[in-house]
Formats: sequence, C-alpha cells, structure tokens
Amino acid sequence: MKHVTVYDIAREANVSVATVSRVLNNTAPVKKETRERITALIDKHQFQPNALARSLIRKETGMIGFILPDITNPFFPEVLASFDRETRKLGYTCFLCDTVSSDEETERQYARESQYLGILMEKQVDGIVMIGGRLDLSKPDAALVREVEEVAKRVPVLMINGNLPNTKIHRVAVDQRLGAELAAQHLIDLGHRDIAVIGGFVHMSNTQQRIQGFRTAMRNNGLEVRKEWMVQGGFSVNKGLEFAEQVLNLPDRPTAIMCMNDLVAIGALKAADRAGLAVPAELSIVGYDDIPFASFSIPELTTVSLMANEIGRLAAEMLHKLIAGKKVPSLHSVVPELRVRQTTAPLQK
Amino acid sequence: MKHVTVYDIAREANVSVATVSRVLNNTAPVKKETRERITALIDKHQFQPNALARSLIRKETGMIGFILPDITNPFFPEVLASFDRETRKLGYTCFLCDTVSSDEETERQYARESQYLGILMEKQVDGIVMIGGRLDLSKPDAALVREVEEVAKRVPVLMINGNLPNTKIHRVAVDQRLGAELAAQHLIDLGHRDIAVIGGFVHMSNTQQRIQGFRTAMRNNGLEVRKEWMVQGGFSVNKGLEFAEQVLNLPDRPTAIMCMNDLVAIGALKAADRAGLAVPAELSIVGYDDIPFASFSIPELTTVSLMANEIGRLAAEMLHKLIAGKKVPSLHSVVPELRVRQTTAPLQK
DNA sequence: CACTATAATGTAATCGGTTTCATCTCTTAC
DNA sequence: GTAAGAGATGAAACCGATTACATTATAGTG
Repeated sequence: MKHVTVYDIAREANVSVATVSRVLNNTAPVKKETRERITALIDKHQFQPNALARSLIRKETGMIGFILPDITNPFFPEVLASFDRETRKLGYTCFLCDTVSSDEETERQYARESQYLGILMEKQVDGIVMIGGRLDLSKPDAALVREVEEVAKRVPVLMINGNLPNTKIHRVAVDQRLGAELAAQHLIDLGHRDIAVIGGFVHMSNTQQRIQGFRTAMRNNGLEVRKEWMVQGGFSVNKGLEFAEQVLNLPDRPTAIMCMNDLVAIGALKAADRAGLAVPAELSIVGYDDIPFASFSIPELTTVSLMANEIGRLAAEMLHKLIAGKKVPSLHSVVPELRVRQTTAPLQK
Repeated sequence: MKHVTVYDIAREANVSVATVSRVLNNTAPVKKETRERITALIDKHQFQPNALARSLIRKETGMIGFILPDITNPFFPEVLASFDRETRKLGYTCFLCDTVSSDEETERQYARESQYLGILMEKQVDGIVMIGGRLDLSKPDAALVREVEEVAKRVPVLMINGNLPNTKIHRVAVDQRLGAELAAQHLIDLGHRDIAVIGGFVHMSNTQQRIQGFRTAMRNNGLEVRKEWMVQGGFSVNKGLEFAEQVLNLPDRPTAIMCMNDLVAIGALKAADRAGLAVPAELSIVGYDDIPFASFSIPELTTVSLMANEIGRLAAEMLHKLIAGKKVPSLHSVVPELRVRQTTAPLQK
C-alpha cells in the first residue's frame, strides 16, 4: 500500500529514473518500446508523480491563492468562479482564503489576511489575488499595504477593487464612482429630484466613491443633496429595511432611494411593502452590485452591475501575464453597467 | 532577491541547518543565545520555510481539497465557509475545486471531477471532501464511484449528501426524505390537501428522495398525489416560474406548492404575483434549501433548511478524525429543520 | 572525582521528483 | 572511412526542508 515513486517504476522497467521522468514530461525522445513499457507500468500502478517534489525543483506549483473577505457574500463566488474558470484552463488550482467568519470579531480580520499571505508564501503559490476586506477601506490599513507590497516583490499579486492610491500593486477595479453616477443619472432622467442614499459604510472606499458619484450626478443636474436623506451604517437587508423606514417616515420623503448595495435595496423593498408604497409606481429603488438574486426579486431590481464575471476574467488574464513576467498596466479599470429592471419608473406627479 | 533558505540562515548564524530547523519547529532544546541569534536572522530576512520541502518529508501538506459542482449556487459557499472555518483552526487550507462552469456542457463534468481527484492526489492533499454533482444522481456514475473508492484507499475522502448505497465511503448527509415530509406535513397541518410539487430533476437523488418524503406524508394523511401537479425538470427561478404557471393554469389548481428548491420557490412567487394570487392568503408556497435569500424575499419564504452550517461543521469534524486515523461511523445523518416564515398560511375555504 | 543523564549541536540521509552532463549507439554526409 | 549530429539512456546533483544518529559539552549524583 506504499506510495509508488518514479524509482519503483524505473526499477521495474529496467531503466533509470531520468527516463521515466522523460516519458512523464515528454522532455526528450525515448525509444518507442521503452516508452510503452513505462506507460504500461504507470497505468498498472496508477502512478501519479508527487507534485510537491516536482514543484520543489521546478519552482512553480500551479497554485494560486485567492484571498477574499467572505465567500458567503454572493459577489465573491461570482468573481471567484469566473477567475477560476479562466485560470484552470492553464492548469492552476485556487486556494480559497476566506478572511472573515461571521461569528468572529472584525479585529482579527487583519491578522487573517496577513496570516494567509504567510501561508500562501510558504506554500509557494505562483500568484495571489486579493479582494475586499481591509484594503477596501477609505483609509486602507497601512501595515497591511506595506506587507502586501513586500509580498508582491516575491510573487505576483493582483488586487481587485481595492483602494490603494500610492502603490505599485497591480489592480483591476470597477469605477464605482461612475457606476453610482449612472444610477443617479438614471433616476434623474426619470424625473426624480428627491433622492435618498442609504446603506454602506462611510469608512469604506466603495461607499465613499459611490456617494461621490451620486453627488457628481446631482451637481451636474443642479440638484441639492439633502443630508437627512443620506443614511449610512450597514450593508445588510435588515439595515436597509431600517434605513429605508427612517427616510420614508420623514415628513418630507424622497421619491427614489439609491441603495449602496442590493441587500440594502431588498431591505428597502421590504420597507416600501410595509409602508404600503408601490414600487416603482410610488417609489423608485435602485441597488448596487447586481447579485444573482437582483433579477429574481419582485419586482426585479434595477441595479448597477459590479461586472463580477468581467472582473474575474480580467484578473485571471492580468495575473497570468504577471506570472509569465510580461508587462501589464498597473490599473485596469472596468466600466460598470446599469441594469434597468422593474424597480425604477418615471416620477408620478 | 533569491529566496533565502535554512542553509542561508544556518551559515549566517554559524550553526547547522538542523539547529535552524529545531528553532523553527521547537522540536529539541536549543541554547537560548543561539535561538535568539537565529530568530533574529529569520526576522531580518523574513525567512519563511518552504512548505513544499517540509511536506515532502513530513508527508502531510495541510491542504484539503473541496470538490463542489458550482460555487455560484449559494448553498455551497455556505457549507464551504463553515467547513473552512473549522478546518482552518487546525491549520488546513482548502483547494477550491469547482467542477462546472455555467458556460460548459454537462458532459465534461465527470471528467472535471475525475480530473480534480487526480490533481488533488498529485498535490498530496491530506483529505478530500466531495459534494453534489455526479454523485448526487439517483444513478450515480459507476466509474466515478469506483474511482472515488480507489482514491479513498490512499487519502481520507468524505462525501457530503451523495447517493452511494453500496459503498464504504464516509458520508455526512441530511435526511432529504424527512425534510420533504416535514414540509408536506406542515402544509397538510394548515389544511391543504391540494398540493403541487414542482422543480427538481427526477434523475437526481435529492429530488427523488424529496418526492418520496412528500408521498410518505400524503399517504400518512390519506391524501392523493395528483400527477398533473407533479412537474419536474429544473432548479432555476425561471423554471420555477414556468412550472408554477403551468400548475396554476390548470382548471383544477392546487392551493399549495411545494418547491424542490428555493430558486424554484422564488419563481413560484413570481408566478403567483403574475397570476394575481396573494401569497400566502390564496396560495401557500414552501421552498427547500433555506438559501440566505430565503429570509429576504417578500414575503419571506417558508423552507426546509439544508443545515449548511451543521453539515460543514460535521464534515470538518469527521474528516479530521479520518485524517487522524480515528474510527468514524460511515454515515452521519443530519436532521433537517423546517423554517416556517411567511409564505404558508392556513387554507382559506 | 568518576559516571551518567541531559542539553546542545553537527553530519548526513531522506523525501520524490527534475535536470545537467556524460556516454554510447546509430545515421547521414562528405 | 571518418566526422558530425541526433537519438537514447544513465549517473549524480539538486530543490529545501526534516530527522535519525552521532558527538561533544554540561550538569547532577553518589
């Protein structure tokens, strides 16, 4: 029951290990007869070369580390899937590095990201992708950034969507500002002037950027941003429900709500339902992210796509180039798309 | 910029590599002074031992392969996350092995599972978890089963939820039959007698088992199963919509619909909406799976939990025991729970 | 003080492959 | 007939750790 090795094969085939290795990798001509003898033995013993030993000398492992904050958030599987699909064509396998677990305090998150970087380095991965988490804050963790830069010197690192202004780390990112601007402009085009913005965390860069985009659109149209209609502090359905109820209970209520993500938008849908407001007839709602569920809700959610597939695909493409030692631009920007569905409608006078 | 090794550290510290290894692993006493000299150098060079080399000789890699059919299906991230959470406490890292991509034909799926088994063996993972896919069919792929059994001889393998009657492979699985029975009984208790069952694939074991559970409940209550109300053939929202419309358009329409998963149930909700039927007042709907979104829909979906967290946790526990060489029961059955929410109500006469 | 147990360290084998270099045989060309 | 080039193979070094075994220094004991 012992594991069979090249030596076992070599001995039984009456050749040297070098020859076995040659048929394994097609790296040099081997006499047809010898090759057949060897492959027969390989089949017979179901021999599989030990990837550890191979990687040790080849200095490439075919492994890529994918660090993400929470696999349970439907956005991440989406980009991971598309990344993995591309990446596996070239023979890579991904390590999943999930940095938060819902049941743990956030303060351990940094340690987790840092810890994973260490593990991935030890395991000699060929490349690392990082998305979200501590690097997505409006003030990204300086120590972590420094660490990532240090890691990037030794192995190709690709950031997705992070907020890293003064750094040489390669990135692919959607233009969040533009996405929010598109959403806001859409509402404005429908005649809305009283627009609330709910959800998100002001200390997170994505929220900040989206709010900036919103403000830009408002300014471009000469509209005023009312601060009692800006309610931030969470990304969940329940928070969305809470925030939406808050703005809908104001004496002066908005006619449209722009949500910082789809979960919040779903919460807002709930709030509208509870308040007896018809969507989109009496209240327009737009989400952000275009999670798979966005097109399943009733009514179907108008939202801004995070371009998960495109991001994953591009990330794979860039990382492979980096691994191959090719030059790549340090930032690849992806243009978001507005998905107009059923939760937005022209303002009714 | 060359990678530093134990030899570099040893040379610079004027000791042998053995001593360096000792401080690295705390495997034998080292003079305090020497230890400090070495750790200082380790810090200085940010030395990290090469896990490949270590694993090669230790014969353990701290890597676990997790084979699943589609990370985009929200159930899988859920169990993966809880599995990973447990497993990482013990120093393991998971390979993600996603066997299908939406854009590829199903016939390549078996090759993918088989291919991943090969890759994982080569990479010398300490254990493998398999969930769904080709092993979840009512007639599981015999060749694959044989292959899995072969693999299981060399490395601990744990199945989640598969359908493997005559095999010694260790499994943790929810009792699907019981879950469906709970759901059906719930509807019956509410006074429903005319119950449709939509969604699923009859060639998949989970669908088969759930339908069995449904029949059991009906039989126990002396109710009749009407075959025009049994519509199978898909697991998606759109299919659910289609199937629900089909049964709702029958001259003799059911008062409750039991769906083979939550996506189908969401489709059914849509169908009810289009047909102008109030849920749950005029139509009760129950789903299956309890995906995260189930509690976000409006109204919130009554459904059967797949116990993703519990499954993941248990799988981790069992696999660790297997890796440690301990005896474990070959099947650990998990009892499903009915989550009663807002889409079911007493039958209105 | 001699003797033994333990601490501290070094030497070299080992894990299982790949790869360089050397050797030998066999064509093919001139 | 011999030199050159390609084909086929083997011996041994190597990747970077761990560890069995050997050796020396130190401490403790009677």
